[in-house]
Amino acid sequence: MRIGDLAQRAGTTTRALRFYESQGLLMAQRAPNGYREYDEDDLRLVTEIQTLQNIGFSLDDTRPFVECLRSGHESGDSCADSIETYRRKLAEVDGYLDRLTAIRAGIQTKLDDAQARQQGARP
Amino acid sequence: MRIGDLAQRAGTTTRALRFYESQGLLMAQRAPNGYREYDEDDLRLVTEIQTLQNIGFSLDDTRPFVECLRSGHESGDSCADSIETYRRKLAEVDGYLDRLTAIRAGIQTKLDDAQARQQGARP
DNA sequence: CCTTGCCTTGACGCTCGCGTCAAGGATTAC
DNA sequence: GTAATCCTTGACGCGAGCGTCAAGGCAAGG
Repeated sequence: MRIGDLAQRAGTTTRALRFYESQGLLMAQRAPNGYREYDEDDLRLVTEIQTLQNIGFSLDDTRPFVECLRSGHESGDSCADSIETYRRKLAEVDGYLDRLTAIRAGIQTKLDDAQARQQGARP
Repeated sequence: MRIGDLAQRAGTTTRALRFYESQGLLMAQRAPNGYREYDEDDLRLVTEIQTLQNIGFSLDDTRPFVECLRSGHESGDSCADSIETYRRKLAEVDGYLDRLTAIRAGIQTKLDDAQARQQGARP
């Protein structure tokens, strides 16, 4: 299939697919006229990228999964690098959660203080 | 004091201060030679901006606090707009927390699944 | 007078993941 | 034949918050 078809089937745009290619994530066969040609494996690859993007992975983070798929594995996370990326991301997310929790507490405290002052100032 | 002094005392850079000015957050008097001149109130203003930035507020979010200070209030969160911004930010942070928690669970599940497959594949 | 170190404005660079023209070639539908 | 719809590469835009030159003015020390 051609790039427009793949984009439609994957629910994305041709621009995104070309961008993935520029990042070395997606390689296409070329037809004699220069058009990119994709197969079902490429669709699975794009789907994998999208799934990971949706859970906050950067494009670069999806690389191990994509290479895992390309090396013949049945799923993108059947390789050590992918597992390692999962772990790294988990730790990253935990860090964000800690920071956000602390920030939430800080804002809440500031809000409470400000309201207490407002109350105290009122006669 | 001049911009370099203010930057040093606030622990930031002259570039940041000029940027705040370009965003309408910080106004400076001008000396006859064109140099910016700041006073202690400006330092407090910059400090307020930094405090809010540290808890994830965008520069734009700090605007109500800055204007509250400039309108003569003793603290930046003594105005209704600031309180409202606190609330908005709290809700925003809660949204991030929800999303992150869901994402964390998703990654954990994927990791568990992948490891289970790895185990199952091993004889 | 010369150097050093402050200050001025202006403008481009950076990250990320594409969106959005632009200019042109290929294919398909009528 | 020709209009509409694909495809190609290339290049700029965006948003946030500055960093980093560039080119020059002003002030102070020796």
